[in-house]
Amino acid sequence: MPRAGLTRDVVVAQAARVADEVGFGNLTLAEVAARLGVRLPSLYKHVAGLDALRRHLAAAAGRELGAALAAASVGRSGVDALHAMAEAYREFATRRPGAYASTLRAPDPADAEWVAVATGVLKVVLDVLAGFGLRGDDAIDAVRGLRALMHGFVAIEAAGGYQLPQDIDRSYRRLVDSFGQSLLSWAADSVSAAGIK
Amino acid sequence: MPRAGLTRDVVVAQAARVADEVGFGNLTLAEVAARLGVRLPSLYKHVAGLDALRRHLAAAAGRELGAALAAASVGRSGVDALHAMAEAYREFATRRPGAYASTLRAPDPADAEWVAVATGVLKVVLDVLAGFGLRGDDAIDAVRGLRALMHGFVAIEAAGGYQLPQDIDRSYRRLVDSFGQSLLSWAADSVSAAGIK
DNA sequence: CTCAGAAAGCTATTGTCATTAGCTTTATAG
DNA sequence: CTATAAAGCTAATGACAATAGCTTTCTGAG
Repeated sequence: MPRAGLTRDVVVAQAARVADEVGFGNLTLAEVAARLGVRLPSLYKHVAGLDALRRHLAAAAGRELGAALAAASVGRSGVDALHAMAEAYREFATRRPGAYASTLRAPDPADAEWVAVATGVLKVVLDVLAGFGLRGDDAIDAVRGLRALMHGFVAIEAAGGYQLPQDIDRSYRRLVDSFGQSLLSWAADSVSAAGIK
Repeated sequence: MPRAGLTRDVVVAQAARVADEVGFGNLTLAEVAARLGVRLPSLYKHVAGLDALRRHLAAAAGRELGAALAAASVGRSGVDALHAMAEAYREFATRRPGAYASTLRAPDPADAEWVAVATGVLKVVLDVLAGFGLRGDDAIDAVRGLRALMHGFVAIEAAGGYQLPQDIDRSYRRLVDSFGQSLLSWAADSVSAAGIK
């Protein structure tokens, strides 16, 4: 009985592939074990169970997502950076549906690894939005709105919700653009309000 | 052994309660049967299995959602109707998390009941957006964007994604308002473009 | 080079759940 | 009153997750 040479990372990476193929909700230890050429209980030497595997997958996927967003927006700013990041976000969600879905689970504040990853992703988004000159509540609302728009769009798209024949890429770009225009006007209002003071 | 007096509707209604309590993803026939005081296989006299139960739940929840949106927006128009509908949407998702989650599954084009429900909900939204005078691609983009914004927001909220202490209600209202302003400007552009022709 | 112990992987077992088959009892139509 | 369809049941099967405890492999200290 030769060793399979598993590590936690190998198991999580295989889980990501399974999730991408069959959906995050249909991820099973049985399928992961089968693909690794190993019996199901052997996985418990590397992960504490199905739920733990899901959490590790979420962390790994979050890191990937953050890296993709950062790579897309580096060297750009303002509306340009916003579009690049939004495009990378949707591309990741489309290309890695299982990994993407894993990132949506309620973050456990006790899980330090996950908190670090989530903070990292948030930072990338905040950096992009910083170029719009938003402060305080404006910045918070902008992050919340951008995440809602991007996630909502890709989630509905993944669920097969956009049935009409109109070009989906075009709709997405336009919505992101419109959101960017809103941010510009928020920033302008904020400046003029400060000036009035 | 007295009869339990089940019907499909009773089973689906109980399933909705279970889903709201434990989450749509954790809905089981076993729990539904237990609450109805019946053995698990008995449910098969009324629904064809877990997957069929999920579909029936989706249809019932979709009807409820459509009715809630229609009730909220009746007698209003424009930005006013938009706010009322968005508020009702989020209220439904918050109050009935399991039922709401069930509506997101990909609609099976072969399921006539489901298609009818989905069409009904879409009609309500289109009616609200009609007040903005949008046509063609503008109208399509508006529906897609509104659904993305509302769903994305409530999904992230439900997943515990909005950790910061800032008022979430306020953020939501502001984002909806901002989206409404975008729609107004789309309509204005469209009118002026038509005028230029 | 050797061997002790930690780590990896295994078999066996239990428990939950979905599903199907086929039985019994209840209700009801005629 | 009775034939029958429907409601609910028990029993059995199969997929998974999880735990216990065994065996084998690797590694590193002497």
